[in-house]
Amino acid sequence: MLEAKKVLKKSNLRPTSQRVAIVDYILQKNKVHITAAKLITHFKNKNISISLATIYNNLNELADKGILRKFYVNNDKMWFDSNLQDHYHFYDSEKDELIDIDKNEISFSKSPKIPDGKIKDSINIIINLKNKN
Amino acid sequence: MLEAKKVLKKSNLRPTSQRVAIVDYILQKNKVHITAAKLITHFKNKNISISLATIYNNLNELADKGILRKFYVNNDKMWFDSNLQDHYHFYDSEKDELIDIDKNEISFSKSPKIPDGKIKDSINIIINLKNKN
DNA sequence: TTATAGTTTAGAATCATTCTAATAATCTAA
DNA sequence: TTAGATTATTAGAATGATTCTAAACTATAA
Ligand SMILES: [Mn+2]
Ligand SMILES: [Mn+2]
Ligand SMILES: [Zn+2]
Ligand SMILES: [Zn+2]
Repeated sequence: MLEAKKVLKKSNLRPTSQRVAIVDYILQKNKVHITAAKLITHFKNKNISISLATIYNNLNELADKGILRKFYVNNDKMWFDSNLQDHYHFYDSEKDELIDIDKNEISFSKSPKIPDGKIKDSINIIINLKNKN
Repeated sequence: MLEAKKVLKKSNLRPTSQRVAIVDYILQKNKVHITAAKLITHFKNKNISISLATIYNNLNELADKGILRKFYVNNDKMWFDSNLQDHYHFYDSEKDELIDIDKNEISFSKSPKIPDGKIKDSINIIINLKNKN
Protein backbone atom coordinates (compact mmCIF):
# COMPACT_ATOMS: atom_id res chain seq x y z
CA MET A 1 0.00 0.00 0.00
CA LEU A 2 1.11 3.52 -0.73
CA GLU A 3 2.86 5.05 2.27
CA ALA A 4 0.49 8.02 2.17
CA LYS A 5 -2.48 5.72 2.38
CA LYS A 6 -1.03 3.94 5.39
CA VAL A 7 -0.58 7.23 7.16
CA LEU A 8 -4.16 8.21 6.40
CA LYS A 9 -5.55 4.86 7.43
CA LYS A 10 -3.72 5.01 10.74
CA SER A 11 -5.46 8.32 11.42
CA ASN A 12 -8.87 7.16 10.29
CA LEU A 13 -8.93 9.53 7.36
CA ARG A 14 -10.37 8.26 4.11
CA PRO A 15 -7.67 8.13 1.45
CA THR A 16 -9.21 10.47 -1.06
CA SER A 17 -7.08 11.49 -4.01
CA GLN A 18 -6.70 14.96 -2.54
CA ARG A 19 -5.48 13.67 0.79
CA VAL A 20 -3.12 11.22 -0.80
CA ALA A 21 -1.64 14.02 -2.89
CA ILE A 22 -1.13 16.20 0.14
CA VAL A 23 0.32 13.51 2.38
CA ASP A 24 2.47 12.30 -0.49
CA TYR A 25 3.94 15.73 -0.84
CA ILE A 26 4.68 15.91 2.85
CA LEU A 27 6.32 12.51 2.88
CA GLN A 28 8.42 13.10 -0.20
CA LYS A 29 10.12 16.21 1.01
CA ASN A 30 10.62 15.32 4.60
CA LYS A 31 10.70 18.28 6.94
CA VAL A 32 8.48 20.74 5.14
CA HIS A 33 7.15 24.09 6.17
CA ILE A 34 3.94 24.65 4.29
CA THR A 35 1.42 27.33 3.83
CA ALA A 36 -1.97 26.82 2.22
CA ALA A 37 -1.00 29.24 -0.54
CA LYS A 38 2.32 27.49 -1.17
CA LEU A 39 0.59 24.12 -1.43
CA ILE A 40 -2.04 25.39 -3.86
CA THR A 41 0.70 26.80 -6.06
CA HIS A 42 2.64 23.57 -5.91
CA PHE A 43 -0.36 21.57 -7.04
CA LYS A 44 -1.28 24.07 -9.71
CA ASN A 45 2.20 23.68 -11.17
CA LYS A 46 1.68 19.94 -11.33
CA ASN A 47 -1.78 20.39 -12.82
CA ILE A 48 -3.43 18.86 -9.81
CA SER A 49 -6.48 20.82 -8.84
CA ILE A 50 -7.48 20.81 -5.19
CA SER A 51 -9.71 23.50 -3.82
CA LEU A 52 -8.42 25.94 -1.27
CA ALA A 53 -11.08 24.84 1.21
CA THR A 54 -9.88 21.27 0.91
CA ILE A 55 -6.29 22.31 1.41
CA TYR A 56 -7.22 24.09 4.61
CA ASN A 57 -9.53 21.32 5.78
CA ASN A 58 -6.86 18.73 5.34
CA LEU A 59 -3.92 20.65 6.72
CA ASN A 60 -5.98 21.38 9.80
CA GLU A 61 -7.07 17.79 10.07
CA LEU A 62 -3.53 16.54 9.75
CA ALA A 63 -2.57 18.97 12.48
CA ASP A 64 -5.39 17.67 14.67
CA LYS A 65 -4.14 14.15 14.14
CA GLY A 66 -0.63 15.15 15.08
CA ILE A 67 0.83 14.53 11.65
CA LEU A 68 1.61 18.18 11.19
CA ARG A 69 2.22 20.97 13.62
CA LYS A 70 0.47 24.28 13.15
CA PHE A 71 1.65 27.73 14.11
CA TYR A 72 1.83 31.33 13.02
CA VAL A 73 4.83 33.44 12.13
CA ASN A 74 4.70 37.19 12.70
CA ASN A 75 2.05 38.07 10.21
CA ASP A 76 -1.23 36.40 9.71
CA LYS A 77 -0.16 33.40 7.76
CA MET A 78 -0.76 29.93 9.07
CA TRP A 79 2.15 27.52 8.79
CA PHE A 80 2.20 23.76 8.97
CA ASP A 81 5.37 21.90 9.85
CA SER A 82 6.04 18.25 9.21
CA ASN A 83 8.97 18.31 11.59
CA LEU A 84 7.37 17.07 14.78
CA GLN A 85 10.51 17.31 16.90
CA ASP A 86 10.66 20.07 19.44
CA HIS A 87 12.44 22.80 17.52
CA TYR A 88 12.59 26.48 16.66
CA HIS A 89 12.79 28.59 13.52
CA PHE A 90 14.62 31.20 11.60
CA TYR A 91 12.28 33.20 9.42
CA ASP A 92 13.68 34.60 6.19
CA SER A 93 11.19 37.30 5.24
CA GLU A 94 13.00 37.88 1.96
CA LYS A 95 12.12 34.39 0.78
CA ASP A 96 9.10 33.89 3.06
CA GLU A 97 10.76 30.75 4.28
CA LEU A 98 11.29 28.99 7.58
CA ILE A 99 14.51 27.25 8.53
CA ASP A 100 14.60 24.76 11.36
CA ILE A 101 16.70 25.32 14.41
CA ASP A 102 17.29 22.06 16.16
CA LYS A 103 16.28 21.97 19.80
CA ASN A 104 19.86 21.33 20.82
CA GLU A 105 21.18 24.37 18.98
CA ILE A 106 19.65 26.56 21.66
CA SER A 107 20.16 25.90 25.32
CA PHE A 108 18.68 27.86 28.13
CA SER A 109 20.75 28.33 31.23
CA LYS A 110 17.89 30.13 32.89
CA SER A 111 14.14 29.85 32.36
CA PRO A 112 11.49 32.24 33.57
CA LYS A 113 9.11 31.42 36.38
CA ILE A 114 5.69 30.41 35.06
CA PRO A 115 2.86 32.52 36.51
CA ASP A 116 0.82 30.90 39.29
CA GLY A 117 -2.01 28.62 38.25
CA LYS A 118 -0.60 28.24 34.77
CA ILE A 119 1.58 25.75 33.00
CA LYS A 120 3.65 26.01 29.88
CA ASP A 121 1.73 24.92 26.81
CA SER A 122 4.25 25.52 24.03
CA ILE A 123 7.23 27.71 23.30
CA ASN A 124 7.60 29.62 20.10
CA ILE A 125 10.97 30.97 19.18
CA ILE A 126 11.37 32.75 15.89
CA ILE A 127 14.56 34.48 14.90
CA ASN A 128 13.79 36.92 12.13
CA LEU A 129 16.55 37.22 9.60
CA LYS A 130 17.49 40.04 7.31
CA ASN A 131 20.14 40.32 4.64
CA LYS A 132 23.65 41.20 5.70
CA ASN A 133 24.25 44.99 5.11
CA MET B 1 2.80 71.10 28.80
CA LEU B 2 1.02 67.78 28.99
CA GLU B 3 3.46 64.91 28.98
CA ALA B 4 1.63 63.31 26.04
CA LYS B 5 2.05 66.49 24.02
CA LYS B 6 5.77 66.57 24.73
CA VAL B 7 6.11 63.02 23.49
CA LEU B 8 4.20 63.85 20.33
CA LYS B 9 6.13 67.05 19.72
CA LYS B 10 9.43 65.21 20.08
CA SER B 11 8.31 62.87 17.29
CA ASN B 12 6.95 65.61 15.09
CA LEU B 13 3.40 64.40 15.39
CA ARG B 14 0.70 67.04 15.72
CA PRO B 15 -0.99 66.78 19.08
CA THR B 16 -4.51 66.10 17.95
CA SER B 17 -7.03 65.18 20.60
CA GLN B 18 -7.05 61.60 19.38
CA ARG B 19 -3.29 61.28 19.61
CA VAL B 20 -3.14 62.89 22.99
CA ALA B 21 -5.76 60.46 24.26
CA ILE B 22 -3.81 57.49 22.93
CA VAL B 23 -0.42 58.58 24.18
CA ASP B 24 -1.95 59.57 27.49
CA TYR B 25 -3.31 56.09 27.91
CA ILE B 26 0.07 54.58 27.14
CA LEU B 27 1.85 56.84 29.59
CA GLN B 28 -0.60 56.33 32.42
CA LYS B 29 -0.39 52.58 32.53
CA ASN B 30 3.27 52.17 31.88
CA LYS B 31 4.20 48.92 30.19
CA VAL B 32 1.07 48.20 28.21
CA HIS B 33 0.31 45.54 25.67
CA ILE B 34 -2.34 46.89 23.38
CA THR B 35 -4.45 45.74 20.54
CA ALA B 36 -6.47 48.03 18.32
CA ALA B 37 -9.65 46.33 19.50
CA LYS B 38 -8.71 46.66 23.15
CA LEU B 39 -8.00 50.37 22.72
CA ILE B 40 -11.27 51.04 20.94
CA THR B 41 -13.14 49.32 23.75
CA HIS B 42 -11.24 51.29 26.35
CA PHE B 43 -12.16 54.57 24.71
CA LYS B 44 -15.74 53.55 24.16
CA ASN B 45 -16.05 52.88 27.88
CA LYS B 46 -14.80 56.39 28.58
CA ASN B 47 -17.12 57.85 25.94
CA ILE B 48 -14.23 58.96 23.82
CA SER B 49 -14.89 58.24 20.18
CA ILE B 50 -11.90 57.61 17.95
CA SER B 51 -12.30 55.80 14.68
CA LEU B 52 -10.74 52.43 14.17
CA ALA B 53 -8.72 53.75 11.24
CA THR B 54 -7.25 56.45 13.45
CA ILE B 55 -6.38 53.94 16.14
CA TYR B 56 -4.49 51.87 13.61
CA ASN B 57 -2.91 54.87 11.94
CA ASN B 58 -1.61 56.14 15.23
CA LEU B 59 -0.46 52.89 16.74
CA ASN B 60 1.47 52.23 13.56
CA GLU B 61 2.89 55.73 13.56
CA LEU B 62 3.96 55.43 17.17
CA ALA B 63 5.62 52.15 16.27
CA ASP B 64 7.40 53.82 13.35
CA LYS B 65 8.65 56.52 15.69
CA GLY B 66 9.92 53.92 18.13
CA ILE B 67 7.48 54.85 20.89
CA LEU B 68 5.79 51.48 20.66
CA ARG B 69 6.98 48.13 19.47
CA LYS B 70 4.80 46.11 17.15
CA PHE B 71 4.53 42.36 16.82
CA TYR B 72 2.15 39.48 16.35
CA VAL B 73 1.25 36.67 18.70
CA ASN B 74 0.22 33.32 17.27
CA ASN B 75 -3.00 34.35 15.69
CA ASP B 76 -3.61 37.28 13.45
CA LYS B 77 -3.82 40.03 15.97
CA MET B 78 -1.40 42.89 15.96
CA TRP B 79 0.04 43.87 19.32
CA PHE B 80 1.73 47.06 20.38
CA ASP B 81 4.01 47.11 23.38
CA SER B 82 5.10 50.19 25.29
CA ASN B 83 7.88 48.24 26.94
CA LEU B 84 10.82 49.08 24.71
CA GLN B 85 13.34 46.98 26.59
CA ASP B 86 14.51 43.81 24.95
CA HIS B 87 12.15 41.25 26.43
CA TYR B 88 9.94 38.26 25.81
CA HIS B 89 6.37 37.23 26.56
CA PHE B 90 4.07 34.77 28.14
CA TYR B 91 0.76 34.59 26.32
CA ASP B 92 -2.30 33.75 28.36
CA SER B 93 -4.82 32.68 25.75
CA GLU B 94 -7.52 32.37 28.40
CA LYS B 95 -7.37 36.10 29.07
CA ASP B 96 -5.91 37.11 25.70
CA GLU B 97 -3.15 38.82 27.62
CA LEU B 98 0.59 39.20 27.37
CA ILE B 99 2.92 39.10 30.36
CA ASP B 100 6.45 40.42 30.09
CA ILE B 101 9.44 38.20 30.62
CA ASP B 102 12.43 40.29 31.42
CA LYS B 103 15.44 39.77 29.20
CA ASN B 104 17.47 38.55 32.14
CA GLU B 105 14.93 35.90 33.11
CA ILE B 106 16.04 33.87 30.14
CA SER B 107 19.66 33.16 29.39
CA PHE B 108 20.98 31.28 26.47
CA SER B 109 24.03 29.13 26.97
CA LYS B 110 24.05 28.24 23.31
CA SER B 111 22.78 30.16 20.30
CA PRO B 112 22.23 28.81 16.81
CA LYS B 113 24.45 29.66 13.88
CA ILE B 114 22.86 32.31 11.68
CA PRO B 115 22.59 31.22 8.03
CA ASP B 116 25.19 32.64 5.63
CA GLY B 117 24.53 36.05 4.18
CA LYS B 118 21.98 36.82 6.85
CA ILE B 119 21.96 38.61 10.15
CA LYS B 120 19.62 38.47 13.06
CA ASP B 121 16.89 41.06 12.84
CA SER B 122 14.80 40.34 15.92
CA ILE B 123 13.99 37.44 18.20
CA ASN B 124 10.49 36.55 19.20
CA ILE B 125 9.95 34.27 22.13
CA ILE B 126 6.43 33.51 23.20
CA ILE B 127 5.63 30.99 25.89
CA ASN B 128 2.02 29.98 25.56
CA LEU B 129 0.35 29.31 28.85
CA LYS B 130 -2.59 27.14 29.72
CA ASN B 131 -4.40 26.58 32.99
CA LYS B 132 -2.97 24.06 35.39
CA ASN B 133 -4.89 20.75 35.01
C1' DT C 1 -5.83 85.47 9.13
C1' DT C 2 -4.95 82.25 5.51
C1' DA C 3 -2.66 78.76 2.91
C1' DT C 4 -0.64 74.45 3.41
C1' DA C 5 0.41 70.26 5.09
C1' DG C 6 -1.06 66.90 8.12
C1' DT C 7 -5.08 64.26 10.29
C1' DT C 8 -9.41 61.97 10.93
C1' DT C 9 -13.12 59.43 9.29
C1' DA C 10 -16.74 56.35 7.11
C1' DG C 11 -16.93 53.10 4.39
C1' DA C 12 -14.86 50.25 0.77
C1' DA C 13 -11.21 47.05 -0.26
C1' DT C 14 -8.07 43.36 0.76
C1' DC C 15 -6.45 39.03 2.31
C1' DA C 16 -6.23 34.85 4.94
C1' DT C 17 -9.20 31.70 6.73
C1' DT C 18 -13.62 29.47 7.78
C1' DC C 19 -18.37 28.41 6.84
C1' DT C 20 -22.40 26.77 4.11
C1' DA C 21 -24.84 23.75 1.74
C1' DA C 22 -24.95 21.22 -2.40
C1' DT C 23 -22.61 17.39 -4.74
C1' DA C 24 -19.55 13.47 -4.84
C1' DA C 25 -16.72 9.72 -3.09
C1' DT C 26 -15.84 6.10 0.19
C1' DC C 27 -17.11 2.55 3.27
C1' DT C 28 -19.72 -1.15 5.46
C1' DA C 29 -23.17 -4.39 6.39
C1' DA C 30 -25.91 -7.50 4.38
C1' DT D 1 -22.02 -6.37 -5.32
C1' DT D 2 -25.05 -3.10 -3.68
C1' DA D 3 -27.73 0.42 -0.74
C1' DG D 4 -27.51 3.47 2.72
C1' DA D 5 -24.95 5.95 5.69
C1' DT D 6 -21.06 8.61 6.54
C1' DT D 7 -17.46 11.49 5.31
C1' DA D 8 -15.17 14.68 1.85
C1' DT D 9 -14.86 18.11 -1.61
C1' DT D 10 -16.13 22.28 -3.61
C1' DA D 11 -17.65 27.04 -5.14
C1' DG D 12 -18.75 30.74 -3.37
C1' DA D 13 -20.30 33.48 0.61
C1' DA D 14 -19.04 35.09 5.13
C1' DT D 15 -15.87 36.72 8.62
C1' DG D 16 -12.47 39.45 10.93
C1' DA D 17 -8.34 42.04 11.13
C1' DT D 18 -6.13 45.53 8.83
C1' DT D 19 -5.35 48.94 5.21
C1' DC D 20 -6.85 52.09 1.69
C1' DT D 21 -9.50 55.99 -0.38
C1' DA D 22 -10.96 60.31 -0.74
C1' DA D 23 -13.51 63.81 1.38
C1' DA D 24 -13.97 66.78 5.47
C1' DC D 25 -11.47 68.74 9.19
C1' DT D 26 -7.53 70.77 12.10
C1' DA D 27 -3.03 72.46 13.44
C1' DT D 28 0.58 75.34 12.33
C1' DA D 29 3.55 78.87 10.59
C1' DA D 30 3.93 82.89 7.97
MN1 LIG E 1 -8.13 36.61 9.99
MN1 LIG F 1 -5.09 39.79 7.77
ZN1 LIG G 1 10.20 23.46 11.49
ZN1 LIG H 1 5.99 43.31 26.55
